[in-house]
Amino acid sequence: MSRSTKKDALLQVAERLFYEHGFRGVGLKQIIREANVATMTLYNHFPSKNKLVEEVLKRREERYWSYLDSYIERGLSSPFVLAVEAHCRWLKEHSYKGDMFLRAIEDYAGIDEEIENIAREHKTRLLHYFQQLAQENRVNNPMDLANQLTLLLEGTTSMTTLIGADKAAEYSIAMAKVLFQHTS
Amino acid sequence: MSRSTKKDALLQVAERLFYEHGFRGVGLKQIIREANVATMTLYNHFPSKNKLVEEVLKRREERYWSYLDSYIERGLSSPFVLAVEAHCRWLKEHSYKGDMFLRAIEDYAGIDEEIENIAREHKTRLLHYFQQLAQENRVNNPMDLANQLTLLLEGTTSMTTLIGADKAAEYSIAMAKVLFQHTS
DNA sequence: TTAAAAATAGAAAGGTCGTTCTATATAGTT
DNA sequence: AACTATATAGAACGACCTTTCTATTTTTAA
Repeated sequence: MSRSTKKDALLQVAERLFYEHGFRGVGLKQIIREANVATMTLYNHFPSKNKLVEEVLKRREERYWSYLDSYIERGLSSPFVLAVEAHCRWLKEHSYKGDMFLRAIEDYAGIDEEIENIAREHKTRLLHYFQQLAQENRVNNPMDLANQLTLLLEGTTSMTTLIGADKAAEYSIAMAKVLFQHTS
Repeated sequence: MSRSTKKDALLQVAERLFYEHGFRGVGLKQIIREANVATMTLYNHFPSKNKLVEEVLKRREERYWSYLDSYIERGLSSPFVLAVEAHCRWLKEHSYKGDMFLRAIEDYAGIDEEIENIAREHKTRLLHYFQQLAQENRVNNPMDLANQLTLLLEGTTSMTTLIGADKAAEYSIAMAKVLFQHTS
């Protein structure tokens, strides 16, 4: 098994476990065991647990955006509603239990600045995405709509933990339509 | 210093620290030190750390509802908007950094059933509150509105972590009004 | 005032954590 | 075939965790 597959296995297992049980809830021992890797192989690729967390977050962000992009470019309805739908599908498939980035902010604020920044950047990117979309569509107050849609997505993520992805998506999309209808 | 004040000090300090750094991020040693209490005093009142977590959650829930009730009964505008405003004020004053109950669900799901249940009950109570409010006000689909408002509040809580309580409240209340206007 | 109850400091047990170290084995390249 | 880079298992480290124990002091109430 080549170097890169070992590293990939570590990142994949770490992401799953961190998401499932939280960053502090998972020890390196468990990651190592489930990735079928030796301790020093992990430390060969990542200088510390926190650096592993960083790379997990970066990878997850990439996957999130490529997921969103590929969903949106194939869609027919309003780009706002599409983005909300795409996010809901992401939740259903990969994020049924809260948001990893928000979790990272809460866990590492005041502890590891680098991790906190990576997580916060993911959120500002979401805000910028909606803002740009609003500008392109000549919405009156792009910043307002962007913030409201981001708030909507954050709420959907939390609701998924409480009532499941399907119902959360239903309410979320209904709200997005009302909101969009009201501003356009 | 009487028995009950020691217990209160422990609960108060524990709530602050758990909220600030997460349940796993705070050790009993720190709680004991900041509450000016001996180790055995803590174990005299709480049989374990998890039981302490339980009581902290119960106390926080009581405070949340009495805060909401006292805010709402003095209000003049629509009870839905009032509830959202009250929640926003609670966020600004006591919950600027994510939601403790959601956090408890994520941290203790599959680990401590009792804690998970207490946290989940808090959320279903919120849903029932809105549902009853919707029924009293003869809304067409009470369950739908209740879920949408709960989603809105959850989103506001997350947004508070990202952009601060004031701006989050602004967007949240604007959305609540649109939503309410649309259903009534 | 005296007896019971509660709180005290601090050590100790038993565990897990992240990280480092050692010494051996495996793979890939020339 | 030999050399270099990587991966291996597993021990060891010091720090921290929750929980228990001990022995002493303080508070409460009859």
